[in-house]
Amino acid sequence: MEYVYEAPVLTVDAVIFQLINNELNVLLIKRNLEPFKDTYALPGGYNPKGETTMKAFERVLSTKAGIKKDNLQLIEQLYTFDTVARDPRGHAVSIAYMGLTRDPKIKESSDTEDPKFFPITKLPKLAFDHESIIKYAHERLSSKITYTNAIFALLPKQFTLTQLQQAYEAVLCRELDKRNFRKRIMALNLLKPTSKYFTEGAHRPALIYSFQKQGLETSPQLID
Amino acid sequence: MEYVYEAPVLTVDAVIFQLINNELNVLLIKRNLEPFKDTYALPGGYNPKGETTMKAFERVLSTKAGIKKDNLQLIEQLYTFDTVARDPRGHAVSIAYMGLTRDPKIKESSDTEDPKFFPITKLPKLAFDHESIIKYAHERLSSKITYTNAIFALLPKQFTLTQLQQAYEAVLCRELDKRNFRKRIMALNLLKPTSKYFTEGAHRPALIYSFQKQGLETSPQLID
DNA sequence: ACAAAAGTGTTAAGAATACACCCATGT
DNA sequence: ACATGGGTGTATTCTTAACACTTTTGT
Repeated sequence: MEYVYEAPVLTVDAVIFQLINNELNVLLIKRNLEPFKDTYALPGGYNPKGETTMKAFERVLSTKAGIKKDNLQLIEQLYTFDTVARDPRGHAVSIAYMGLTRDPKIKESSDTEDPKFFPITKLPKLAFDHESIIKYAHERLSSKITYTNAIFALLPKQFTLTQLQQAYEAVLCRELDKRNFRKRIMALNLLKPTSKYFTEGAHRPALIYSFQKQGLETSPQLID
Repeated sequence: MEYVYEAPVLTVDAVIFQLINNELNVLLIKRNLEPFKDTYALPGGYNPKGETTMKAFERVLSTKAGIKKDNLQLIEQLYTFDTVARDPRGHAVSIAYMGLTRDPKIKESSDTEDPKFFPITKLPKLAFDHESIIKYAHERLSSKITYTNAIFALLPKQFTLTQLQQAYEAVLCRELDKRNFRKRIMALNLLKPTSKYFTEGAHRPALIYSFQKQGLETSPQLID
């Protein structure tokens, strides 16, 4: 085994989700380099020696999209893809991470590449296999919110039950029964009611809740 | 971004499971190099440029443990770990794969490092973070067999319902009710009965079954 | 005849689903 | 007073879990 070892190119790709107008959106940039120049793609970049994959993810996200890691409430590694013909230098390996945010400040900088959020139902044509990576991330997220409180990462710290339900519906892409949803979510004891109400429009104000804990918790079968 | 790019060392680690005497076993080798010389570890090795991670996994498994990929009925990528202080050359990234086998021929060769199967309940002290990687793999496998037919990869092509149940029990590390198990498994239509019986010992012979399909299938909630 | 594993149904409890009206507010 | 979304309970169906005896064979 002790020949001269040369490692493949290592990259990271970022799938950043956010809720906008009760729709799940994903962050894309427009590539300014070949291949796939001017095509939309997930933010991604090289992972050099000495930098952990997580740090590379954070750096790439910051430089390419102007989003800092403090704006991500949850980060999860998804999968590692062998990418052929991605990099002009040949075979490359790419680690995909998913990040959830509730309201990122996209800071323009010299190095950003026109970062924008797109509803997952209306994606433009994408570079590489990024469409399938997004699909994979979406499935992971859908399943994750059914057995954890991961949805907290997409919501403000305080929210009404209707907002919570809409967040679930946006991720799962289907409607949920209001009474059954509330019954279940309350039975899990993940939420705590505040004493505040959210008044908006000509109707009864909604009680505001927050999560008991901010971190990720696993609970027995939230939604099925 | 166009500084001189140098990639981290990339390695693959293999978690190979097999059933022996109704116990789930995992393949380990004894390391013949520092660090952790003479300590048991998962088979692993370098992934050079130009080789896909899957190919590297197959090659490493073959050279370090003498197991060929044809002996693996199912392969699944698990997770990618940043490994600090693993490689004398510094920061390394390691991709863990899981492989399931029903009866591997471990072929001794000059390069193998004393490969042996150990029951997961009786593991020796392990190098690096390999104990947690095995735990992760075990959890993935446990969950996988509850919503797919992945268990086929650990069983011979033909088997009795008792053998099937024992395989589930070995992976899940808990006992299952015979009548409920059979009811459920039969309801899924994954199995087809042969017309043969397995006679062994002084008792009623058991009908032999096989899976309808050899490949991986997802089915709605097999076991809970 | 006996020992040993194969095979087989029913009942009770719990979970999921479907569903409709009153409440509090702004205009 | 009316329009709007907030908030609540029950009945039914389906799923899961618990449980014991008969069958077939070898010795």
